[in-house]
Parts: sequence; C-alpha cells; structure tokens
Amino acid sequence: MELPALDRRSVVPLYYQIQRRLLEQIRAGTLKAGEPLPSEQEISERLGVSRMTARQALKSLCNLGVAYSQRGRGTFVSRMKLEKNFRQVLSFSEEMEARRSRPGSKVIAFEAVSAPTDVSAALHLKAKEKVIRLKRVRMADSRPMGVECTCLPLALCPDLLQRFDPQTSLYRTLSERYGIQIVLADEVAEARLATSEDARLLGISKGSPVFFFTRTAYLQSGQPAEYVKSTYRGDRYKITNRLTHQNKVNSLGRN
Amino acid sequence: MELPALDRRSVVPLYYQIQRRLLEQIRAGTLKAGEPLPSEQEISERLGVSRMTARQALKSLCNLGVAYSQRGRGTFVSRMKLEKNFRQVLSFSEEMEARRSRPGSKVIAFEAVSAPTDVSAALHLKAKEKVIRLKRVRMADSRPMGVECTCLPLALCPDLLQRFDPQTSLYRTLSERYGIQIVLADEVAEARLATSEDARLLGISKGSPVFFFTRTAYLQSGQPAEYVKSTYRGDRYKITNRLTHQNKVNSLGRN
DNA sequence: AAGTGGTCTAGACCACTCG
DNA sequence: GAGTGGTCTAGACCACTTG
Repeated sequence: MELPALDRRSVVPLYYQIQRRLLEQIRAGTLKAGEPLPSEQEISERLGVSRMTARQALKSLCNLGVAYSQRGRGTFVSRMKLEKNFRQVLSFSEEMEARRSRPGSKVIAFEAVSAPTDVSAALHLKAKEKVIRLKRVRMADSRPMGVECTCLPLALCPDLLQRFDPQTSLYRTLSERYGIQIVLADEVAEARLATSEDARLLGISKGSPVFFFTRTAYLQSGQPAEYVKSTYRGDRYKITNRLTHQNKVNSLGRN
Repeated sequence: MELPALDRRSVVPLYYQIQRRLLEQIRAGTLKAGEPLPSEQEISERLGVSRMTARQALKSLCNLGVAYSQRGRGTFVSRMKLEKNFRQVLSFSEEMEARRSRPGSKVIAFEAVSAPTDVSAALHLKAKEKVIRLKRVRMADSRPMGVECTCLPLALCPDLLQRFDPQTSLYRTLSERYGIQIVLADEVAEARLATSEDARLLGISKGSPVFFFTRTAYLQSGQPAEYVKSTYRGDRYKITNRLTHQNKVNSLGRN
C-alpha cells in the first residue's frame, strides 16, 4: 500500500488529508468492510505525522460513521452502507435535488402578519411580533407533494417580502442575502387523514393518509429562525431516519 | 466562580470531569444560553490541565449539542432546550419508560422460520437461512399502541426461543444474555390507513391513520442484527426527530 | 509480551475576530 | 494587538485485547 506524501504546504489540514485518503480506499474497496484500518501508530510512522494527528484522522472517520474503534483491538471499517440517504436539515429544493426531481412551488400566501401564539412560542417572540408567512404547495416534477406554511421572524430578514422571489429556494436566499444558516431542526411528524382543503390542494381524496409535520429550525447559536407546518402526501413521501444510541446528556455522554 | 480541584486519582478522565462541571453550571443557570464558556486558555490555567485537555472538554460539550464554537470568538452555550426527547435507538420498553408509561405485550407469534426475501436481504442472510420471528401487540398502560414484527438471525442467538420470555424486553435479553448491543438503526416511516387486521389488533377503525415502520438495526460493526416491520396508531404516536446538517461523506466532512 | 486505542502534557504556529 | 479556537508535535502512562 504505497501512499504519496502529504502536502504540508497546503491549507488543508493534515488530519483531513489523511481522512480523505482512507475514505478513498474504503470506497475503492482496498479497505473492506470489517477490516482494520491502519493503526494510529502505523499512520504516524508511515506518513510522518504525530500520533495525535493520525488519531484525529481516524476519529473523524468514526464521527462520519464510516469506521468504529475498539480499545485494545483497533479501528475497523464499518459494515454499514454509505450511500443511504438520510434525513438532514434540507430545504425542499435540496431534498428534491437529492432525489433527482425538479422542485417547484405554487404560492398561496406571502405576507407579513402578527404571529399566532403557537408561532410566537416556537420562535421565542414577543406577543404579536410580526412574522413573514409563506404558504406554498410544493411540487416535484410538477406533481404536488405537500402543503407547507413557513413562518420567519420579520426582524431576522426585514425586507424579505421585497427581495425574495417565492418561486425560488427560501433557504438559498436566507443564506446568500442575510447570512442566515440553518444548521438544525426539531421536527414532529404525525400520521393523519387529508382534510378537504389538503385534498383540494394536493389532488388527492379527502381521508387519504398524509404526514403532518411541525418543524422548528435553528441557527448554530440555538436561536429559532423558522417555524413550519406542513402536510405531505402519504403515497409520495417517506421519512428515512438513522437513529443513533447517543449517550444522553443526563447520564453518561463520554467521547 | 470558584471551582473545587479536579480529582487526579480518579479513574474518570479529567476532560470528562470538566465537561460535567460545565454541564452542571449550564443546567444551574450560572452559565446562561448565548453566553461564552470559559476559554480553553482559561480552563487550562484555572484547573491546571493542558490546553488539549481543556479543549477536549469543550469539544465534548459541542458534540452533545450543548455548546458551539466560533473560531476567533469563543465557545458559547447553545440556546437550544436540553430537555427535548429525541428519537434514539430505543427498545419499546425503554421508549415507554421515557414516557413514564408501563410497557406491555401480547404475543401473537414466536417461532423460528425461513427468512422471506425482504428479511434475508435486510439482514444480509443466505437464502432461506433461519430467523426468529416475534410478532407482538405493544401496549402502553394496557392500551394497544402498535403491532410489531421482529426478525433476528437465528445464528446470532441460537437458543433465544428457549431462553427469552416474550413478555419481557427483547433488547435487555439480547444485551444481558448474548452481549448483543444495538447501537444504530435505519428506519423508514410511511403514513398509511389501518388494514382490517391492524384495526382488529389495535382496537381502532379500519381506515384510521397509522404509521408503518420498516427498521433495520445494526451492531457497532455495522452488521445487521434485527429487521422490524411495525404499524403504530396515528392517534397515539408521534415521531420526534432532531435533524442536523452534517457534512456529507461525499463532499466535505471536516471536524 | 506486544500491539491497540484512551488520555494527558507542554509546548508551538496559524487564522480569525474584535476593540 | 490581544484573545480566541484550529492544528500539530513528540513525547508519556494507562487499560485493554490477543496470541
């Protein structure tokens, strides 16, 4: 296993260069599922880096879920498939892109309103503070997928009503024009039957199964930035999740 | 802010002792949401540890989602609520316990069978390899919540049929008797209408909204250990998720 | 006994943010 | 310019697993 030397003049950190190489070898099949990765010691000697740096590279692979470590034994390639497409904080546009579908929207409402109590509670706003409300039917390849009603604090993006074209990606506009990065969202999903309004907007029968989502999205600081209620067609939508057994904050929680 | 000295003779790692202290202060409100945590430098000097150890403590808080770091600025307490109860890999028993409900089961089937194709595909088994099949109605406080059908490779727990009391927790038995630890699961959820069999077992009307889950659970090595199909009542069950914006393995993925 | 990962030290240089 | 987190080094001791 001959490896080219690391680029020490690069701005790319050494541990990251090492991570990418190992990832390549895993993908190429040189390192197979269940097999041990080179040990910290070995990486350290072969590539001429300190053991801490080698360790950081291996740890980053563990964080990606690509490998796992066992004390006293070694670090091994996970048998898990990589390609799986999990649920992330994605805009509808990004999600459709990932599915290789063409995203679209039909705008039903786009306005500034006083926040109802559930919205102001979720967004930590003062009573009757203004929010921007955007209600859209979301389409994939021109077929209706769901109805989405988004509320954003007006204070966060004061001139959004003027500057945003509601046919385009909201998240992209928030990021490019306001530097707003949503990194995390809490979501509650329920199984329900379509109401007559849902049915009309989505082109399904009343009483069809639907997902009902209530989602609050947060900035890195933990400040809530978006509150969304949406209804998605049960026949065209599935939720895919990867559940982990993270140690709870209450009990353990070591690294 | 007076802190007692660290216990250097303890088996508990220093970084972990520091993490717990900071966590206590966050919980107690001494450190408030949005405020900076002590810097790596400061922790290092005040507690007499190296900067790397201080850093590890802060990083572990970031991994828990309790704090976040900004280069050049500092590490801050997240504004996110801690108490939220997210979806993890939990057995039904653990999940009900977390909800303060009493778990129960009505066993419908408990047997060894040849794996159907979907099961053998999910569990990476050879064609017609044997699995243990356990079908139960799951109850919370004696009320039916869902129907669950679990398949486990027989090779993984050869005498489970004799040793397991299907009224008790399967995960607890797997852990205690076989050392099998499930650390991760991939799950697909669909919104559907109850079939007549679902309706009969769950005490609801045919055509009521239900969640339909297909779940594959994995050991740390990535080896699949369990395949479950289940149907849960839409009126008594919600899915709560925290979605993150993890960098993908394909593109970036730095720490 | 040899090899592994887990923790820890005492330094160092850098890029970044802020006043 | 002072302070911050991000990366990196060259050592060290430990607990654990395996032959």
